[in-house]
Amino acid sequence: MADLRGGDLSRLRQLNSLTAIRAMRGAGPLTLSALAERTGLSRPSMKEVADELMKLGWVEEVPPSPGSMGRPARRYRFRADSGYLVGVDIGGYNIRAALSDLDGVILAETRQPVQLDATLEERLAAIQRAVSGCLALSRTAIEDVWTIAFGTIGVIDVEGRVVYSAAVPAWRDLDLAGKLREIFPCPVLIENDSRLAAMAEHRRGAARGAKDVVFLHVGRRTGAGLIIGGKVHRGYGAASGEISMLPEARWFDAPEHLNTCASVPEGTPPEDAAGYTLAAARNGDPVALEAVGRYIDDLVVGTAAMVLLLDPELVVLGGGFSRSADVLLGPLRDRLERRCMRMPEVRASTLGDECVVTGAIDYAVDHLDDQLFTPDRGPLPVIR
Amino acid sequence: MADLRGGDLSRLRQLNSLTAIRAMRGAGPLTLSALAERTGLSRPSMKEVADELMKLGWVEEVPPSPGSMGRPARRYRFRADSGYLVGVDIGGYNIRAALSDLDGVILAETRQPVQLDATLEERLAAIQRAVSGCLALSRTAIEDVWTIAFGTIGVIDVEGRVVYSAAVPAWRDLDLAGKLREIFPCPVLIENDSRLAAMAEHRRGAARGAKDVVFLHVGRRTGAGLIIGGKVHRGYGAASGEISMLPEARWFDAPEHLNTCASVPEGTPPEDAAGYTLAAARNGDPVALEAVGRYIDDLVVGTAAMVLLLDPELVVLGGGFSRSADVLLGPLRDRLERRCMRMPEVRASTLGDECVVTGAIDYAVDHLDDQLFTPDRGPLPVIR
DNA sequence: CAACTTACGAAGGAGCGCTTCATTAGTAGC
DNA sequence: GCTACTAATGAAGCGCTCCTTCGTAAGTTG
Repeated sequence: MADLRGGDLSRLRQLNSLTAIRAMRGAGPLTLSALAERTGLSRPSMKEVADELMKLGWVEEVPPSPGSMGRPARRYRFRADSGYLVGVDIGGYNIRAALSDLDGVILAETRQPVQLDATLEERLAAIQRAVSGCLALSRTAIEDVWTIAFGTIGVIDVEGRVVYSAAVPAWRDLDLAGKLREIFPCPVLIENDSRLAAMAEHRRGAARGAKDVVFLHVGRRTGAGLIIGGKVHRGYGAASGEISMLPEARWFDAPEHLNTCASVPEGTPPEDAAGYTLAAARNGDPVALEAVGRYIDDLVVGTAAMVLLLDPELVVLGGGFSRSADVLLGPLRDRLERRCMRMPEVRASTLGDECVVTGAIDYAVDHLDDQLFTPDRGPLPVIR
Repeated sequence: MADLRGGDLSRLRQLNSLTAIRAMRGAGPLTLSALAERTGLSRPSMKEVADELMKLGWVEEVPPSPGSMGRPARRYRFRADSGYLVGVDIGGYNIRAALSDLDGVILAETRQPVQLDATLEERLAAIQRAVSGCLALSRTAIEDVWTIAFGTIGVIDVEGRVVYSAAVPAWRDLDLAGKLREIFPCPVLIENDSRLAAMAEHRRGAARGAKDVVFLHVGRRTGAGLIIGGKVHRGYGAASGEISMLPEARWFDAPEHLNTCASVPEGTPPEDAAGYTLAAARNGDPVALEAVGRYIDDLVVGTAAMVLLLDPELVVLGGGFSRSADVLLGPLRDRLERRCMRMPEVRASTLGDECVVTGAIDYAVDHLDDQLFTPDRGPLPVIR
C-alpha cells in the first residue's frame, strides 16, 4: 500500500534505462538488437536509451566484433570499471579483503592474520593493511572505491554498533561503523558474517536460485544466516539468526564434543583439536566418529528448529568445519530427516573460506543496485 | 534479476490505472483533484484514467456532495460491490464463514458448530451450510463470489492436499482443495490457519504496520504464523511455523499444565479445563498461577527460538487462550526477556476468534490484488 | 444579484516509444 | 574484382500519454 506514485513519461524512460543497465550487468558486450530483445524495447528506442546511458557514463561502446554476416553491430557494455567495491571479512584469526569491479567480479584478494585477543588498534591496523594490500595489487586508489562492506562476528545494530560479540574481545561496546568511517573515505557497510556467507552462497554458490535458504555456519562457533524470499533476512534490530543463544537449541557447547575427543593427541593446540577429530572421523576412527555423532546430535536440534519454523528449500553447511562436510552431511541428514516435517535439501558450501568476503562484495553490489534500481531515487547520476 | 521487461506507453497507463484503483481501495469516494494529488498525476490525465476505469467497470461515479464552496466535484469510488469474497475458518469445533466485498469489508458472518471427530462428509456439509448461510444473510448468489479462501489446522501443501493434521481425523490424507472445488464453483484457496491469523493481525489488528511479526497461536494446540518483510512466509512446501513438532521446543505438551491443574473441579469436560485454570489464575488462585507459570515456561522455549532466529519487531499472542492474555502476557514477557538478544514488543491479538476468518478474507483480497497489481498480467479485465 | 470559490473541459505542446524504409558496411560466391 | 546477400544503421513520420494553460460552469456567501 505504500507507493501510490503514478508515472510520468520520464519515469518510463528511467525504468527503461534501469532495465537496460540490468540487462548489461554481468553479461558481456551486447549489441543493440540483443539489448532490444532482452528489454522488450524497439531498436530505435533502445538506441536512444543507450545514447543517454553513454552520455551519463554508465555504459560504453566497445569495438564491433568482425567475422559475422552483415554489417557489424555496435556493442555496448556496462562500465563495471568506472568504480570499485571492497569487501572485508573480519574474522577472529584472519582478515580477508577483496576488491571487485561494479559487477562484483573479484580482481584481487589479500589475507592478514590477526590475534584473536588483539587490541582494537591492532585489529583496525590489520584491516587497513588488508585493504591497502588489495588496492595495491590491482593499482587502485581508495578514491575510486565506491563502497566498502565489512562482515564480522557478532550482532551489529542498524547503526553499525556492536551489540554483542563474545568471540572478539576488542569488539566490546564498539561503534564499529564510526571507527571504520574514520579510516575509509567511502560509504561503509557492516553486516553479520553468517548473513554475508548466506548471501554469497545464494548468489554464486550452493544456494543459487533458491528462495528460502538456511545457511548453517559450523565452526568454532555455530551460527545461522537466513535467506527468505530471495533476500537476506536481517530482523528488526539486525539480530536474526542468533539461535545459538538458546540453551535448548544445544548449539553453544556443541563443538566441545569435537574439541574434547579422546582421539586428539595430547598437546594439540585447542584451536586445531576439532579439525583433528574431523580428520580422524574421515579415516574411520570409531572414537572420532562417535564424537562427530554427538556433535551432530546437538547441532540438529537448533537446525531442526530452523527448518520446522521456516520450511526452507535448502540448508547449506558452511563455516570452518564444512571442509569436512563429507563426514558431517550424512549424519546431519539422517537426524534431520527424523525431526522434520518436510526434509529440505542439505548441501555443503561451495565457496568455503571465501564465503564471507565474497558475501561482503555481493552486499556492496546490492547496495549499488538498490541505489540504481529503486525507482524514485531520481534520475541516474552522471559518473566521471 | 528476473524481470527484464522494459515499458511501453500502454504499460505506463496500466501502471497509472492500477495506482488509481489502489488509491481508491478502502478510501471513500474521492474527487478527481484528490485522486490526482494522491497518484501524482495531473487532473486531466487523472480524468482520462478514471473514464477508462469507469468504462471497464472497476470504478463508478457517485453523486457529488453539496455543501462545500465552489463547483461541486465529481466523486469516484472503487466498485467494491461488483463481486464478493468468502473466507472460511475450518476449526476443530467450529466452522466460521464470512462474506466481504472486494475491499474486504465484512458484510455477513456465520458459525456452524461441528464435532471434532465428524466424518469428512459431515464436515463438508457443515462448511457448505456455513457458507450458504452467509450468502443468504446478505442475499448474495454464489455466482457473484469471485474467490473463496479457507483456513484450516494442519499442513496443507501447495496443491491443497493435507500433508499432516493430527487434530482433525477427517483430514487424514485428503485432497482438500479437490473436495472443496467440487462444491464451490469459484477459485478456491487454502492456507494454514495460523498464517491467516497472522495476516489478519498484520492487516487490521495488533500488528498493523510491522514488517516482521511472529504470531503465536496459543490454545489447545500451539502454533505459529510468520510475517516476514511484510508478507506471510509460507515456506517451500507451505510447512513453515511447525516448530511444535520439535520436542525440545516444548510446545506440544505445554497446554497439559493448564488441563491438569489441581484447581480444575472434577468432572469439568477436558476441553474446558484450560479455560478454567486461566480464569482461576486471573482471580489470583496460587495453584492456577503456578500452572500458568509452568505453561509459560514451556511456551517460552519455542517462542525464544523464533525470536532469536528472526528478531521480529513484534510478537502477537492469539488463539483461544489469548482471551486470557492479561494473565499470560506478563509472565511471557518476563521469561522471554531473559532469553532474548533484543526483546520484541509482545502484544495480545485484537481480533480474537475472528482472526482466522478475517485472515481468510484478507488472503482472498490479496489474491485479487495480486491479479490486479502484478504488472504484465495484461490489461485490466472488463467486469459486468 | 454580484462576488467568490472550486471544478470542469478543451486546446496546444512536449516526451517517449513504435513502425517503416532507404542506406551502409560487412561477408560469400563467382 | 564484381555482384548478391545479410544485418545493422539512421532518419522520418505516427500515435499515445501526460503536462500546462485558460476560458467556462456550477455551486456558496454576503
